[in-house]
Amino acid sequence: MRIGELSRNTGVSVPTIKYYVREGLLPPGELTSPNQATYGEAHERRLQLIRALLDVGGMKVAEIADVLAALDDPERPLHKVLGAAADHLSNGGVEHDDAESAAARAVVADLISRRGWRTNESNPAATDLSKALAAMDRLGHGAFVEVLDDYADAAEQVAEADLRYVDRRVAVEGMMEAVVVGTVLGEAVFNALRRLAHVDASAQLYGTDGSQERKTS
Amino acid sequence: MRIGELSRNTGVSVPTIKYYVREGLLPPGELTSPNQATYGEAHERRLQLIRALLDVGGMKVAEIADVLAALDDPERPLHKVLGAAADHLSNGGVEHDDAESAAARAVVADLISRRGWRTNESNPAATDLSKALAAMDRLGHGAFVEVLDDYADAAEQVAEADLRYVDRRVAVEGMMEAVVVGTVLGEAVFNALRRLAHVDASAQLYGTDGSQERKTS
DNA sequence: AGAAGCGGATAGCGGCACTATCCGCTATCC
DNA sequence: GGATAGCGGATAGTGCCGCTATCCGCTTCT
Repeated sequence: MRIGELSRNTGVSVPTIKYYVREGLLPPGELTSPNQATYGEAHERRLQLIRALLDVGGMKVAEIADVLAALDDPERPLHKVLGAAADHLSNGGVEHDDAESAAARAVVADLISRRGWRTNESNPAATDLSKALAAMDRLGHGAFVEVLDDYADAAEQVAEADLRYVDRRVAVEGMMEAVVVGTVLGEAVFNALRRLAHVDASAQLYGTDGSQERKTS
Repeated sequence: MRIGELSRNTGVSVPTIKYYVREGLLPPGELTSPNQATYGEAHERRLQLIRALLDVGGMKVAEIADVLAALDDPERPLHKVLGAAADHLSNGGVEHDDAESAAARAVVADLISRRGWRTNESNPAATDLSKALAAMDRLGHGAFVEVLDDYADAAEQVAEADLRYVDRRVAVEGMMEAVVVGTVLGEAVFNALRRLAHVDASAQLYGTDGSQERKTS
């Protein structure tokens, strides 16, 4: 397959494919002459993965490059790949160091120990959680912590479902990718489901119909 | 309070505050002379809200402007504000029209009717969900639908917790904001919890410790 | 032979969230 | 009452990001 066909099959423009190759997201095609190359099914799949992580998962190109490098490295242990993927879902940014942040960190530490989670507070997810809770506290929504355990229950269920799914595909060669896809796209799936459930729950409570008027911008 | 103090109190630079005013995120200060103005606590709170939606919620400035305009409009009914906020968590983009997308839409429609959710398929969240499932299908993870109901169960629980939280603060004037904050920041909270739970669940399964080595980029 | 397509390289674009600079004015300190 | 710091308002510029446009000389198809 040549680049034009690859482009047609995936809906990704030729210059964009070239760009992905330059950025190391996609391996170059196999050269048949000094300036001709062919691409295989692996390239097609890889392109689909890139577009999914980009469009659905909202990851950045550079982050995707990291994760794919980890995926391609056969020496990389599973939990490192997971770490690479999860890290990139983190929103980065800098943490305040005010009273609310300190309180939020304490809440998170308590939550982790209370639930017996085998992780520690240096986990980027824990930092993100602290930041979110601190922001809520600053906004006068400190009481949100009262529903944290409901959230954590649901999170555990989802995590178990994820693991069950990954574990089901015993083929080891696909497992790494399944973890990445499950983590990143699973997040998008859950967020969409949550918003759907919100509409229903609020309809139940406030008696509106669930239809969404589109804004006339 | 003058703009410098507002800046110091919130950690947002003076030019950035001016920028937010220009973009309509923040109302201008009250003029005491033709070119002097003072800001109150409302401005401080509003700035915190802006930063939270921006940094933690990952929203864009223009989207925040929309949501805040909806919040400020006393005529705007609750569910419209919710719609405005939820819409902006949508990833936008264009939907393919291939076999996987059609199948995904069918799965979503089925899910909605099976769970009796009072919403319809034109809801942007439903579109997002279809897109995510279609992407998974294209990647050979069509079997992910098998855990969709586990996800939906958890999503319902979270949505109920959200509603319970919002409903608890009977004060109507804060309710709108509570909905927005709960929807947007709640998403960040849940995603972080899910990643924490992942680490624990995979530790349980694969016997690694849960510590996260930081990448040495 | 001619046209279309290719690989590779470099430069440019549009969107976004700021940031820098300048202006004339004002509040404040001494 | 004069210096100085800060102010409101406006305009232009910056850095990053994900592409996109253009050009080159070469190959493949017809």
